[in-house]
Amino acid sequence: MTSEDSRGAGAGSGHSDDDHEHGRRPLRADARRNYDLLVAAAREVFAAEGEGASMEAVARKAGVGVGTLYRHFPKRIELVEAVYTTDVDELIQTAQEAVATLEPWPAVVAFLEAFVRYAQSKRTFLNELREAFEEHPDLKLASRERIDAATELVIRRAQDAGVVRTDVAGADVTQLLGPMCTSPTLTREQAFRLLPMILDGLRLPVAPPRADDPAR
Amino acid sequence: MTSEDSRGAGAGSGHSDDDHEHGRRPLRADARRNYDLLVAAAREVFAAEGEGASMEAVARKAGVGVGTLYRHFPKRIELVEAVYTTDVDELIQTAQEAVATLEPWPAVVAFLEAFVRYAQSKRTFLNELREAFEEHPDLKLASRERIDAATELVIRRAQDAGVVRTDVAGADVTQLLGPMCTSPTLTREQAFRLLPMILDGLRLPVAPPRADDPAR
DNA sequence: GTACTATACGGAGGGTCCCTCCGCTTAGCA
DNA sequence: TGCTAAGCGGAGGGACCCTCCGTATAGTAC
Repeated sequence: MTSEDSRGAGAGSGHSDDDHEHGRRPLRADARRNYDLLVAAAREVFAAEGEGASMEAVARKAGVGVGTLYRHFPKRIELVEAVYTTDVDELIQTAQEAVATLEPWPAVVAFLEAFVRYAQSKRTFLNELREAFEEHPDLKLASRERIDAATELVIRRAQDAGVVRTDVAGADVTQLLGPMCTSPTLTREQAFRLLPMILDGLRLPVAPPRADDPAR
Repeated sequence: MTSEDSRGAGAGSGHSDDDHEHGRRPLRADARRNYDLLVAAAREVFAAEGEGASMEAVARKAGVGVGTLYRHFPKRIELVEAVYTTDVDELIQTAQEAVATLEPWPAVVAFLEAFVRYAQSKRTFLNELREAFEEHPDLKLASRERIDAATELVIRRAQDAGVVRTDVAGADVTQLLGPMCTSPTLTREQAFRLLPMILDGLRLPVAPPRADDPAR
């Protein structure tokens, strides 16, 4: 299995290289360089041309051949994920901060608002994710799971505090908000008209038990 | 082919042919026949191959050349619309029946449930619509407008009756439900877990004005 | 410094799909 | 029976995706 790995204190300097290798031997220097060039190029090209930007365009921008691009990222979606990991990081951090600094319900509000803002500015990304799932319905994607986990964190806490209904999960909420925000015809105003409605649907009134409550 | 069939009293009978011509002269008989063949073929091919079915495949199935296909339907989305008009008809009829036979709020519930069921069985269709809007953001599509109108009919009535919040419109609701249902990762259960939540968010409690209501 | 080899590079090329263009066919009419 | 506008069809150009394999080189051993 070639995992002798041997020497090299090596390439490690400063680069969080474990996002690319799951324990296999370190990349050769030129490969490492091209990897970074490709991610940077992809970021620019996706931002500039959006959606349909071709793999050729990314390779050209990076100054490498398509072969090299495909060796590093056999599926288009892998390139996309590499481009957006840091953005996902930010979103997750938002969730953690909300949980750390706000009461359960305000944390939900703050996080979902952040999510909608995020989703709207990263439409390209979410769209690519959607297309990837369209092709491989049972795909497992790290970014997807990380986003779900962040939402779950916020929602679950609010459920435990009794302020959010318990018949939906965090993943359900992203499943609602994500596609909504990705719709090409959704306007910014529409999104922020719908969000309060969704929040209202999500919230469990801190209901003073009514006298006629059948459950009591 | 060989289905010469001769002219006979012929093709015209019972065909709502004005969906294809906006006042221009009637189609020649062969063109009319091919139009129908194409729609039928497209329906089958879309059902069988889903999403990505190629235009070539449709033409082949219909037994005509691609040139003929493109003359009748210059944009792919036009073919798609032609295939699904009758389905949209049914959805609209559902709305009308709901309005005619149910109280305002139950009508909303019934219609949105029907919508979700519809959207899930017609994922291909809604997806094609989405892609079309993706390319031509300011596209005007009859089916889209008809669906929005049907929703508006139901929602508006419930708003007038004071049982639905007035800060969202019918189009907002379809903008929420449509994309949600089209998501490749949404499960049937998830959809029906989310719907009650959305309904709750939509509904305006027949609230007895509270004493501490700041708006009063 | 030199030699060796696993690793990586790059782009030609095969496959698929979209859509257009234009010479040929035919329906409908007089 | 002939004429002509309307319609047909498929070859072919363009865009993209992805693979394959001959060539180049980083890293190592000596």
